[in-house]
Amino acid sequence: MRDETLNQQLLAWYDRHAREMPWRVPPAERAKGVLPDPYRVWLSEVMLQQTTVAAVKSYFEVFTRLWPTVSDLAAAEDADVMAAWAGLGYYARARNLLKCARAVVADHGGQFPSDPAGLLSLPGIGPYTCAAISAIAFDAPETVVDGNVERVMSRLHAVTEPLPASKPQLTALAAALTPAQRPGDYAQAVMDLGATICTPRSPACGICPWSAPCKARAQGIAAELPKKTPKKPKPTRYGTVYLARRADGAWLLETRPDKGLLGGMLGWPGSDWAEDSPPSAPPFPADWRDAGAEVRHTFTHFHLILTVKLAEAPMGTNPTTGEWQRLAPASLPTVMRKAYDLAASVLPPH
DNA sequence: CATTCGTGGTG
DNA sequence: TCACCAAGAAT
Repeated sequence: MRDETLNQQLLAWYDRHAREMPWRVPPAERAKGVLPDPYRVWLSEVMLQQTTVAAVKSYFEVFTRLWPTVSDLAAAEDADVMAAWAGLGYYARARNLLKCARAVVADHGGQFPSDPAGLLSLPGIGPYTCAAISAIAFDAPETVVDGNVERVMSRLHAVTEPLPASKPQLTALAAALTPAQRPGDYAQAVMDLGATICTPRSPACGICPWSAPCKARAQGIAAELPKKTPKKPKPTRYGTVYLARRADGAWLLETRPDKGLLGGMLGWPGSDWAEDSPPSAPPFPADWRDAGAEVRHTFTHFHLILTVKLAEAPMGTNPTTGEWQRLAPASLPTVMRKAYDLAASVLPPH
């Protein structure tokens, strides 16, 4: 079957089954020449990196309400943006989001560049996000290659070589299918197909618009693709956090360094996290007591078990690290919020 | 090319 | 319970 027939079949399917999203312009509107605001496309695409649509929606609403334009975002305080991102994960995205917004204002007059090279040079914009903005916001014939596209292409063409080694081949196959007309709709169509029909575990081949030409389906191996190289097992690390509440209700918090895990986010003072429970000293002398339970949390590449120590501090207490501040628990990354929830359930109400 | 970097849903 | 997975980028 010709590539032109394949992508037209997918576009016809998308015209009837496109998912509605807050950042998306539906195909009927795009047919009239309406394109989405590049700022909203960029913001949604960065949020969607390795993150589900369901998780992103509420964050997108908050961000666009607080910062309706890229200039608004560029002028925001770092701490406010990091707090708004809290809970979404991969916090380097939020740091790069601010860097990118400020670069767009400083170097591009507050308008996102429309050329791929210009987009690719911006912080936090890699090959996928560059192609997505180009195709969706500017209707340029760029090819998006995300996890959905890798899965769809590996099945359509029965590519059995495991990822990531097969990525160049899958990219070439995807590029060959990208149409000159409606590339933005097409990019979103492939991803919708992967998200709703050509799913990882049990693909709905019976209702797939590409069922007939799909080689993996013909061979009965669709659900087994794409093959992936096995992952390393996750070690378990241990650590201790110190949660102190002052008499006025303030908590002792520190802003973590920009580099590394949870970079730039609020956190509790404590030990490093290592496989052999590292020793640590509390941030001030007090009657530290155990919270009575541990916090368990799993990151991308290790499990964490945290010991939680609690203290109530009088006014005037001088810690060796961190600073006393009023706390909005929602501004904490999830692992830190788990420790807070435990403390709040143990300490007497303030 | 391999590693680092979060979180919540799911089977 | 737990590994897998989601619209990846930076190093």
